[in-house]
Amino acid sequence: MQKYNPSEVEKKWQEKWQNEELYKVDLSDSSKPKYYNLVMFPYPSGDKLHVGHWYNYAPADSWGRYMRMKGFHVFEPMGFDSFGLPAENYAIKTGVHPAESIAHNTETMAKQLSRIGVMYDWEKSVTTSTPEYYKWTQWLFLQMYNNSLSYKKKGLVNWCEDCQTVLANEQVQDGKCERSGTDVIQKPLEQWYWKITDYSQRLLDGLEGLDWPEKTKLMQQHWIGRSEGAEVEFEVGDEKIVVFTTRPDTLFGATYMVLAPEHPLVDAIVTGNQKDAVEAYKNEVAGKSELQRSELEKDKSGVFTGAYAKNPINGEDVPIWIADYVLMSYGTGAIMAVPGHDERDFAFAKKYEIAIKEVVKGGNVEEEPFTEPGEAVNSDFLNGLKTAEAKKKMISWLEENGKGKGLVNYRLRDWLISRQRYWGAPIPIVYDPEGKAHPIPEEHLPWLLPTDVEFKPKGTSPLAQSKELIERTEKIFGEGWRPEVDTMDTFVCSSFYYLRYLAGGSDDTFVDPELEKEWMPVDMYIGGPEHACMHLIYARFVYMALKDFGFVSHDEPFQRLVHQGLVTKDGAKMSKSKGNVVSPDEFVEKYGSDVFRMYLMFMGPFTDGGDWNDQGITGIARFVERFYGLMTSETEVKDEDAAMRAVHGTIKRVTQDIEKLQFNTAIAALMELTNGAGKTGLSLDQKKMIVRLIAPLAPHLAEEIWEQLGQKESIFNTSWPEYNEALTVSSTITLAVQVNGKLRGQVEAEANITEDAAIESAMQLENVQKYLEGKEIVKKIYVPGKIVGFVVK
RNA sequence: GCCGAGGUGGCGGAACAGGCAGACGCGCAGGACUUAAAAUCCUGUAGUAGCAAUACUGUGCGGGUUCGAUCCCCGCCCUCGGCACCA
Repeated sequence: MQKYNPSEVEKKWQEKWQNEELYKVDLSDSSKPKYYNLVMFPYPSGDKLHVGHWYNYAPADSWGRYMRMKGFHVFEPMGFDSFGLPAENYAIKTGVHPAESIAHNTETMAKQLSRIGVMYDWEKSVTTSTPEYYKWTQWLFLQMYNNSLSYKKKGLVNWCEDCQTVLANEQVQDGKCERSGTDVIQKPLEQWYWKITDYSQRLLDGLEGLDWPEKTKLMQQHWIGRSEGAEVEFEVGDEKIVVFTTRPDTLFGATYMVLAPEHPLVDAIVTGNQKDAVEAYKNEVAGKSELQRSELEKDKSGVFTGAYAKNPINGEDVPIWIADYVLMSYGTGAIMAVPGHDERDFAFAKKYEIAIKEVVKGGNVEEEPFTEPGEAVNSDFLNGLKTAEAKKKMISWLEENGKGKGLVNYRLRDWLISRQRYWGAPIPIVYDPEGKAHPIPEEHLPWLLPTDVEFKPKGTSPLAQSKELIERTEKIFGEGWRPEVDTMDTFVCSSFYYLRYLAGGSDDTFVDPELEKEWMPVDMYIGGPEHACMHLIYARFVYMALKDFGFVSHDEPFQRLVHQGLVTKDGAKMSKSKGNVVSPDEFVEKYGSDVFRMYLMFMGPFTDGGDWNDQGITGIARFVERFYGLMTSETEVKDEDAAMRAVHGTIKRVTQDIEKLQFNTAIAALMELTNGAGKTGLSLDQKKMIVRLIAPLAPHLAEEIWEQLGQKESIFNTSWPEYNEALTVSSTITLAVQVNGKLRGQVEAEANITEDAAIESAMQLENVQKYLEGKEIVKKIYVPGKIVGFVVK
């Protein structure tokens, strides 16, 4: 028996695959059904690939190989998401220009990825920081601009002091910066936004038809946050305050109003004697971060403005307060407060001794707020109506009397895409001498990122220092014209890369319309769950917008989505700063890529991840050695029927397990087969079926055995073995025999045994007799192939 | 606080759709080979009692439905992920 030499064999096949261009895909070939197998592209950091990368890419590749053998035309591209802070921070530290380090890193990373033995078609790769790519990032901006989905607005924005830039809402997690973990503060700045809110409903509706984890859909639903209700207008002298409410039925119970401290009407309505108190409160709130504000959640605070508004339904005067429990960023920044039927309003009203009025029957509003639906009371024409009915009737009244209307409100905010950083795609905008913004005509794209700047950010974009950029701007547009100096959020770059893979290798078209029609949507998209409310929502929005602009043809970009699990070390996420990053190198060198990849897949279900531990890797190494020995040595067929049944049973199990991405049990099935094959022996034809089963999981090993079995063509150009259902079960079965639900014995029988015969032979068992003796059998149970049961009294 | 997922041997994890809990692997114990070790192979391995046949207990905790529950129902506890004053 010859020994398996992984490093030699893997090198041999990787070279062969490359020389024969086995993984080069002709996108225009439609002789087979297409399958777009996509994995989220990585950031090309200077560090080596770690276990987490392998855990992500190797199984994703195994899936692609399986689909290829199933007869699909599989496209498996790979690229690099190379704009962004790590390269820029590295440049600040070392002085090396990001373009230089990125070029170096992408090259080494591609090499490391190839060591896994993945079937990427590198010819169609993209790198987002190259002018050939960001030209299209800028083109996308122009499309958004020309279609009124891009606008500039001044307002309070999220600011990360550590990253020295603004952040989108999605990039603030738990009040902290998603990247650096620094507390996010609010700053008033003028910034560029994309109108993702125009797509709120479509983003919500589209989820329904997607084969995505329910959890991810739910997270997006929650993020978009649809709520149905009404807008109601309250008059304050000559001014109007508009509020949004989901409970228009409680309008009769609105005993006060609250404006967010930042609300623009506050200064207009505040009365003389309350001015100082209001001003002091506003300053106090402005000094708090989002995090501090939410920490003080329990203890509500606020100040009376001295002004009163008129409740449109009954003409009563209601006092207007300001309080930071009302957020400027949601609804209209103002609420009608119904303390009898809302927890927050109740707590506030109790603290400041404001009247509480019951308008829905069912609780005791003096003691606690009643927030459930119920029957309207003290509400004039609504009295006696159930909440749902009362809502409808109130909305009709508001609309008839011009005091408001039914309205759907969303939690989703527009996407802030400006960044005050160097290493990103420049926003293709210039300002005329009056300061008015103009889009840069498409012919000037790519609008190059200047190089004559200091990288270190000082709160304004580094691009502002570039002489070259200003000269360029004046030369093209005229004296006194100034360039926009902010760059775009890197999530813009990654919102369309899956389309650039389909550009047919051209830098002159955004995407080939024919190829887009054929290859989109992505059939399988694999990536981390952390992108649920960032990349995955942006990409859907951009794709939908592009459809409206006429550049793409489907409704959604990613048909099926799977999140790989997270691999931790000692329970913590691997990171350089924690120093717990595990490198695959020593394992790959010792055992080979196939063993390492299979070990990762054998750890547990792909979607679970787990804590890294190298203890079990020897088990896979042993298995590979035994498998190789078994397949490449002469074996005598001892039990033809048993061997055939074992092989067909294994084909079925492996096929079904891989379909569910449960590689762990697929490997277990192959181990069982290997363990049993010593007894039964295997024919050459049977071996050829088994090798194909392991091919997606251990591609080099499979190719090597395939060749040794006398095959000339790559195993990945052969088809997946089929099983014969009749042969997937053993010819004999073991029935468990239970008395009153307790296991009392076993019966060996032919698989086709009749119910009567099974019960008869079960009754003969000595141990069963013991429990039946002197008892009356009240029920006999037979579950074919599994159980014979007796119920006795 | 709200939403979601989960809790199974010493460890990673199996178990179609209510039907033999613990597949497969690691580890561990014993044995074979070896001067010895490593590697490899064989046997055993949830707990308790027993030489054994076997019996009892056992899938976070407490109840329930059922001939039979890791699986279904009710009430808790814990862990993880997300959202967090969303009107």
